[in-house]
Amino acid sequence: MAGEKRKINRIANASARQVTFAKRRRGLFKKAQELSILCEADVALLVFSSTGKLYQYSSSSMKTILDQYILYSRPIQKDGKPNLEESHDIQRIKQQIKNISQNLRKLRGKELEGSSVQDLEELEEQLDMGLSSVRSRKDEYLMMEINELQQKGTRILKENTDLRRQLKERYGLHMENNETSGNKDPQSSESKI
Amino acid sequence: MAGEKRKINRIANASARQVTFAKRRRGLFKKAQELSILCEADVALLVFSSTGKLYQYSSSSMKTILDQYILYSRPIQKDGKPNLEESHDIQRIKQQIKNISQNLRKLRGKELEGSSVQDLEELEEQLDMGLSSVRSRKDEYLMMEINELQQKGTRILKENTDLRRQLKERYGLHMENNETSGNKDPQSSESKI
DNA sequence: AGCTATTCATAAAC
DNA sequence: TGTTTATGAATAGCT
Repeated sequence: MAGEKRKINRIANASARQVTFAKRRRGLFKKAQELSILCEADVALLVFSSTGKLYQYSSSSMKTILDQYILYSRPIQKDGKPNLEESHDIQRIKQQIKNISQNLRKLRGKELEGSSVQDLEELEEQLDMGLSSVRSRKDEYLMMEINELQQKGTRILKENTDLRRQLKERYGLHMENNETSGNKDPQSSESKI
Repeated sequence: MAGEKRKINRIANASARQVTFAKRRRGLFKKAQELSILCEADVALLVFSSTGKLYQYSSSSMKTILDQYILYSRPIQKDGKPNLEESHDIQRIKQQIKNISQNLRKLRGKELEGSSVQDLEELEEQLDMGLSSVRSRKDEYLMMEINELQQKGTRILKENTDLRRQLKERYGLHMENNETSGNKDPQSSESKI
């Protein structure tokens, strides 16, 4: 009895959602594999459950495919400064925060007795979604940005150190450094991918 | 007549393969989207055709999901650094988020008609406070981290550049660099996605 | 690119 | 969680 047309909306019941997730996930992975075999395609599939658990499939190595994607999607970037604050994702997250705040204001402004239960539930849902979104996306995103910056810093720092070492070894000179700053900083221990 | 059992093997005929690729690819993407909506999952799907063309789907931003994957698949930090995630402020903020979520659950579980206006307003207030707190503290904190890292990176990069210049000016040499030279090629950084 | 006959996927119930 | 089953969906082979 799988009858009745499927409406594609978030499944309300949590356990039903979990069951469907397991079933459809398997189906999706199977189809991904079939596509890759039948048509000689390279396929990478990442699925994060709502609880944050990762499921993945890749027809070859995940890293290889992601590298390929990076190459493909990042053709040219000439200047060294991607400008983090202006990035698309940050903009989106800011918008989300704005929306949430707006809804909060709406909620406060409204006379609660006058609101229908449905109205309240909608607002509540929006809040919840927004919060989840902020939590899962923004946190991860910002953390990732921080990691990237740390890694980048580490790389540059290492190069810097190498340059100093070369200078010293070759010419026995000690360079006057402009400010050294944080280069001994033990904290910048690399964080790998 | 779609009859006859499907043998999952590379389709020999090239044009048939192409047709099947188009059809199944659409089906796969559709199912990926359905999964993400029905089950609130985050899904990223990359498909490279045998000719190298890229097709992609992601339930949210591709970058976000790949970042999440990288974070997820990254081994646990080994170094002794306190690690941003573990810092005091972040811990506190996480606790706040937890409290907010708890209240949301409470709000949802409660029969709204049964709640007094005061109850609702209290919850609302908590949400607002919590959110403000998250926004004002966490955002600022993380942005500050990012800014610091950017400044630090810029400083080191400048120092690096100065070192190169000094080398060249004094000795007219061109250094062979042992690796990276990430500043000439911003995208060569393997860490970036 | 459309059209069916058929297999496949899967929602609900157990 | 696994199995069953009725039904809608996907799609292989044609056109």
